[in-house]
Amino acid sequence: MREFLLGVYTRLHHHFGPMHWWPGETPFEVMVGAVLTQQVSWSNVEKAIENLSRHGGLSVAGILSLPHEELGLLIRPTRYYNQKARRLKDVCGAVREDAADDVELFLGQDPAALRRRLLGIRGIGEETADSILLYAAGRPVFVIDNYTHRILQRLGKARGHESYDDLQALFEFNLPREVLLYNEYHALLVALGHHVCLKSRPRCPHCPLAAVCGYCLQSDR
DNA sequence: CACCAGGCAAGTA
DNA sequence: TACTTGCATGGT
Repeated sequence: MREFLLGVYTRLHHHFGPMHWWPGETPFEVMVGAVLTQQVSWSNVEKAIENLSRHGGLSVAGILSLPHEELGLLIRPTRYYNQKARRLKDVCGAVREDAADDVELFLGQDPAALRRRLLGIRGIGEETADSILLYAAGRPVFVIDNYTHRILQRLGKARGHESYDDLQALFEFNLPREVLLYNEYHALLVALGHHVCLKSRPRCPHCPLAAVCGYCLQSDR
């Protein structure tokens, strides 16, 4: 399994090259993006972040001082904007409570404690928490998402009933515990999820990545 | 027009 | 535990 996972990574990296994730400027922006990108394409998140930056909304104090209505308007492109407005405020509230608005201090706490803290916030699930741990706090935590699960199924390494923890353990147990590797690997799996032929199924002969995935990913969700 | 995007929580049986 | 539903925009 160890060689298999490394082999998939090697082929993906050769095809796509470095992904340069996370596409955010500061750790705080990464945290905001992690919440906003839930079930939304990144292009929509970019619009929201641009709106936030033009209205002083890219800081803990900024978001906390924006009225809910106005914050919702700024992040409207990211869908579910009412829920997400509250989620952003709750995350910022945690940073204020734990670290007096100091994002670096907040992210610098013990990774296990930070993960528990984040999971305690409504709207922050495992993937969002781990994205923040890996891409904002720089901790070696493998991020699992829907694509990861579907791709593993196509590759015959999962059946569909596995839990988040099962899949995370599969990667973390079989790969060296390196932030850069985890960073690239998750980004590449997302890129594969986006690029693999989404039309014919279940097998797609035109897929340029057939050597990696072998199948089209469309037939289940 | 249909379909989908880097989830999550609350409700039901 | 496992399955449903609400949330509710913009690109192709």
